[in-house]
Amino acid sequence: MNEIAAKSWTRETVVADLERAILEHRLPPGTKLGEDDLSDAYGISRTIVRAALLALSHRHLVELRRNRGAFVAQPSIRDAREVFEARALLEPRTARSAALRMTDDSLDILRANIRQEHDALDAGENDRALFLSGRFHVEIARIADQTTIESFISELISRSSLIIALYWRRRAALCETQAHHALLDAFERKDGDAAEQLMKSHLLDLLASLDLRHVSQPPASLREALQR
Amino acid sequence: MNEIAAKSWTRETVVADLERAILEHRLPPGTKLGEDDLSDAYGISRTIVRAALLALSHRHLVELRRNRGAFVAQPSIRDAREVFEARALLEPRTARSAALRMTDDSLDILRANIRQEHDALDAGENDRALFLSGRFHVEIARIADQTTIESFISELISRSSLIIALYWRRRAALCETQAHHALLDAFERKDGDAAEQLMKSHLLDLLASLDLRHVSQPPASLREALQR
DNA sequence: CGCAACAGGATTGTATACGAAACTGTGTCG
DNA sequence: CGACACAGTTTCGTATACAATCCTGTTGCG
Repeated sequence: MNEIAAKSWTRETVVADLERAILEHRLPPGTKLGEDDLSDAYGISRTIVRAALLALSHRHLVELRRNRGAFVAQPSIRDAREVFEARALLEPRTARSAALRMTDDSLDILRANIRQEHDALDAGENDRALFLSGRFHVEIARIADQTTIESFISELISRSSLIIALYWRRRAALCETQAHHALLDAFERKDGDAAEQLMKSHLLDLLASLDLRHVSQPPASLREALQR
Repeated sequence: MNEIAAKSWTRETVVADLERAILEHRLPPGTKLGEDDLSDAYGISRTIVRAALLALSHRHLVELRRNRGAFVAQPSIRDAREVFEARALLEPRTARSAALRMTDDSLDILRANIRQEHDALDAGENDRALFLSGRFHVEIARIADQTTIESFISELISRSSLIIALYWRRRAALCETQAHHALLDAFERKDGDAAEQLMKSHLLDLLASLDLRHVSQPPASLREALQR
């Protein structure tokens, strides 16, 4: 297999590259991430690949099974609920903080993000739009200037991307950018109360758009499904 | 150097052992964790040690510096504030959930934990008491049956232990067990409101007992201090 | 024909070897 | 006497080799 680029890969860059591929659903949940495959693909040794996979497993993006290998995580319905419960605890208050600390530069960043979301949707690149939608949430945490909470939210957003890949019901994603626009309005007014409320309902909307009723989750492959 | 035990160490057990040593302040903030030292101490190769250190760095218990080595993390004053802000967002609501789901078995676990805290304090083992005090908080998250939030809280508690090691002001730790007793009362009554409120003020008390005014944090060693 | 045992291949887990970077101490020059 | 440069030592970063485990296909027996 050809190498991906002539770039000199480090653990961090490999993690970032893999994470992006997972978030954009180029590596759907359940995909096996063989160490040899990855080391060949990146043109590096298994040592770095293993470190990268270990790092991703700590963020619950990759599931490590002893002597079996690494797989893109397949969050259970329970995981999905828990992730959104955690987001409900963290994000609304963080959005409030962000609103109070909002600057013109920060607003520009958020506006640009929303614009990119629109462009991606117009181009039919839904997965890329989803990725950018996640970036929007992480950016808010960054603006709130809370590194610790930001890292938690970042992990939760990433896991949400997997959850959406598995349980997304509606196909129309318009509600998404609509909510982001409303949040932007609140941020422009530096209205903390509104931002907190909007984020709260935005998350509830998201959760409501998932289909978490079924006992069986769509397996990425028959093999994996039967291994469970 | 002699090996610690004849045990066959895995990455997980090494992580757990190191984490406990850090939480009980046998490895104070700033301590250098040389890979060769650790591999000799545990009687394993550096491969596993490196994986363990990487895992601990993801929990912010260990700081990895490229080509310099691993050190027990020294949270900054800003880190300290952020950790307690995150705890304030997560723990009160989690205590409420725990109160509503409380069972007799869970109560027994919490009571036993408090008893151990007392025993440790009576025996003058303050660091062990601190470790157990942290366990109390994690146990509450476990009872709330929220694995995702539990893992966040677990990380925050561990970091709090480092923060307390660096910034603890009072020497009397009585307020600690007092607050835990009050929480237990609320849990026994399955009083979610009270549990949430008590946890909230408990965290504020904790934060207030820290000395976060100074610009300079006590360096664990002169060398490390000057390296910054 | 079906099931179980076994052997071969593939993949991961661990250890070790080598190269690179940084720290420490010494020596020389200004 | 002090500062800078350089070399030795230590420690980390990466690659590779070997061992252990698991998957898979085949074969033999009931």
